[in-house]
Amino acid sequence: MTVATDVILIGDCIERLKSLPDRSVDLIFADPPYNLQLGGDLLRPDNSKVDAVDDEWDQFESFAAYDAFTREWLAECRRVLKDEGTIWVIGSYHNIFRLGVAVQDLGFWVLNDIIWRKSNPMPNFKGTRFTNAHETLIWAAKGRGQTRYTFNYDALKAFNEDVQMRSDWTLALCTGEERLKDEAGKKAHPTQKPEALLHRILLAASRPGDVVLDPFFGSGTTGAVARKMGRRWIGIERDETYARLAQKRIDKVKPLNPEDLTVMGSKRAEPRVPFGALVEAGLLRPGDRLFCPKGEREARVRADGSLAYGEITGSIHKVGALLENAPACNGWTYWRFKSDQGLKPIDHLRAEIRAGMQ
Amino acid sequence: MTVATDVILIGDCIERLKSLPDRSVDLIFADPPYNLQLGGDLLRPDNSKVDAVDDEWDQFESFAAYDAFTREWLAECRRVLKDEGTIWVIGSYHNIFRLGVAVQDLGFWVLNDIIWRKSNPMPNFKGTRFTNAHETLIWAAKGRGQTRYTFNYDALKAFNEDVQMRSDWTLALCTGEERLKDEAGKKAHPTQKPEALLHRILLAASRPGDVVLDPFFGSGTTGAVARKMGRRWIGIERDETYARLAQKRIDKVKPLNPEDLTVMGSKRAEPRVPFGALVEAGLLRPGDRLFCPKGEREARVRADGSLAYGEITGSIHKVGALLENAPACNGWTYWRFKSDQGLKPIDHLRAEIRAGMQ
DNA sequence: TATAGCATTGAATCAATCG
DNA sequence: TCGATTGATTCAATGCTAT
Repeated sequence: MTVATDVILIGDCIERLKSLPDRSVDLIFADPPYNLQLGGDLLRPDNSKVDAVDDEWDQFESFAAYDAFTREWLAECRRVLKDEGTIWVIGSYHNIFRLGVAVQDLGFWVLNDIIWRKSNPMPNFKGTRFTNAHETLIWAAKGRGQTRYTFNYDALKAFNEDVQMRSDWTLALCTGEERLKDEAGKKAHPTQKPEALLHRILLAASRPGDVVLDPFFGSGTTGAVARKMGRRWIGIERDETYARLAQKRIDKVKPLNPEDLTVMGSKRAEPRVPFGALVEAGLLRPGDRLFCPKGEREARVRADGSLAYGEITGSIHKVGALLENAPACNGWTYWRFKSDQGLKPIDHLRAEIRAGMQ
Repeated sequence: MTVATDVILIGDCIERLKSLPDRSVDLIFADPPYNLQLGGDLLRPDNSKVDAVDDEWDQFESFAAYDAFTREWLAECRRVLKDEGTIWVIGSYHNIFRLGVAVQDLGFWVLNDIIWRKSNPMPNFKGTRFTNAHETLIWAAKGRGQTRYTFNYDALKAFNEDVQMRSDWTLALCTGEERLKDEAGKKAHPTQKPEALLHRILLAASRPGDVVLDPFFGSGTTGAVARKMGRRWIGIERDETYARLAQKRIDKVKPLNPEDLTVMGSKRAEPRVPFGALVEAGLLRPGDRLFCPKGEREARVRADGSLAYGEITGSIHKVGALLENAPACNGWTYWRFKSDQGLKPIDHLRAEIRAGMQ
C-alpha cells in the first residue's frame, strides 16, 4: 500500500492516523505528551526560574484519561504499521509505565527497552531526589510472531566499535545551534529531541527509502533526520506554529550521499567510578583506614564513601584539601590504603573496578 | 507499631504480608517474578545451553493474572509501610510496566525510576536485539502528599564525590564468590541481586535501626546487606530451600561498627538556630553592621534579630530578598560580618552556636 | 492552611573580557 | 589575533518544611 510521504499532516493525531491506510509505514517513532504533574514555580539556588513544560497539550484530567488517549493512538499506529515494521515510544517515569502496558495489551511484542542516558541532565535543585538523568524508549514489533522486523545488527555493531550495541545509550541533550528557535529567537518547542537519538533509531530499525511516521511531530526532528538519512517521512502535528517551524527546518536539510549513510557517531564519555563504589564493591569496608602520602595521618572510611579525620568529614577530595590546607586535592592519588606491599594509592582500587567493567 | 524482625517468614507472599501490622516497616525492596516468556531453549554460538529462568514460580497464565497478583501484594505492601517510608521495586521490560502502573494506581507517588546499568551483561547471542544491559527500579513514596520520606541526599552526594547521585547506576552482576551456592555447589538462585545494589538502596533510603521488608526474599541479599549495615529486616519466601540457604548466608554476616555507619548529615536536620540567637548570645550586638556579598551595602542589626537597611526592615532573609529584588534569599549565606580576616558569612556564627549546643 | 524560614545546581554553550 | 577565563544561560521537574 502506498501513501503520500514527506508531508506534515496538520490536525488531531488520532483523526489523522485514521486517514492513513492499513500496513503503510515501516517505522513509527512516537514522543507523546508526558503528563507531567508539576507544582508551583521551581527556582534554582541562584533564584533564577526554571522554564518548565506547562503547555496546554501536556494536561490530562487523570491517569484514566491519559490511558484512554494512549490506547487510541497506539491502536491506530498498530493498524498502519506494516507487519514487519517496529514502533519506538519514548517517555519518562511519569508516563512510560502507562505506555508500556498499552503497548503490551494491544498485542505489540516488546523487543527491548532502551535507556537514553543524558550526559548533561538538569540537576535536582531541591536535593530531594536523584538527578533525573535518563529517559526510556520502548522498541516493539507488531506482534509476538513477528520475527522478521528490520534490525541492522551489523551496522550497529560497527557503529559501536565492534561490540554489540547495548540497551543504554549515552547522548547529550539538544542544545545550542541544534535547538530550533521561533521567529522571535526563542526556543520553539519545549521538548525537542536530539538528532543523534533519531539517527541511532533510524540506523537500527529502518532502511533507505522506508516510510517513517511520527504522530507527535513537534519540532520535526524525526523528519529532519529521516530526510538526511534518505528515508521518507510522515509527521502529524496539531499545532500550526510547530508545523510551520518544522517544515522550514526540514527544507534546509541536505540529504546525505547514500554511501555516507554508514559511518557516523562516536562513543561518549563512560560513567565515572565514584569513591563510594569501592565501598559498595567491598574493596574497602566502612571502618578501614586510609593514609596520607607520608603515612603519618589516617582517616576512616564511612559507609557512604565519605572520610572522617577527627571532626572533619567529607569526600576524599575535600578532606585531603582541608588536611593539606590546599584549595583542591585529588583524593584518588592522595589517599593510600594498606596492602601487602605497603601503602598504595586508592587509585589502584579504582583501576580494579574499571577493569571489571569492560 | 513494633514487629518481629530479623526473621524469614516462610509461606505465601500475600498471606504472610497480611500477618504484618499496618505501618510497621520503613523500607520495602521487592524483586518479584519477572514473568519472562521464553520460547524454547537458548543456545550460545558455541552450542552450549543458556541456564535460563524457567522456574515454576515465574509462570503466569496471562498479563491479567500477573497484574492481579501484582496489585495484591503491592496493596499489602502499601498497608504495612509507614507513612514516611518508601518502596523499591525492580524489574525488566517484561514486567516493569505492569509494576509501574500498579504502583501508580494504588496511590504510591513515584520519586524516580533508577537504571541499574550492568557493566557485564549477558550478550544477545542471536544478534536480533540490543544487548539487554540494564534493569529498572521504581522508587516511590507512600502517597503524593508524602514529602518527608527518608532520603540521605548528602550521604549520596559524598558517595559520588560531591556531585548529585544520578538516576543511572553502573554496577556489576553478582558473580564469583558473592554468588550463593547450594549444598551441591551449584548456583542457588537464578536471579540473585548484587550486594552493591542493596547497599546503595539502603544507604539512600534508610537509617540504622530501620526495618527493611523484602517480600520476595530469594537468596537473602536484602537481609545480608541490612544486617551488615545495622538495619533490621524481614524476609518472606515460599521456597524452603531458598530460605534455608539465605538464613545460613545471613548468619555469616558480620555487622559493621556503628560509628562507621554514620554518614554525611543534612543541614535540614540540624537544630534550627534563629538569627536572634546570635544577638542573644552576644556574637553580634544591636547596632552592628552586616554587609552584602560585595560589601557595598550595609544593614544594621537590631535588638530583636531583625535587620534595618534604611527604611527597609525585616528578617535577614526578607531584607536580602528585597535588596536583590529576588523572590527569596538565604540570609545566612548572603549577609557578612566584619572579622579580622575580612568579611565572613554570618553562617559561621551560627556554626559556633551549634558547636556549643552539643 | 497560610506564613515565614531558608536549603538547594551539573554540564554545555555562548558571549564578553583579559592577557 | 588567538587562547584562556569568567559569567550568564539553559536543559520534559510529578522539586521544602516547621510553626
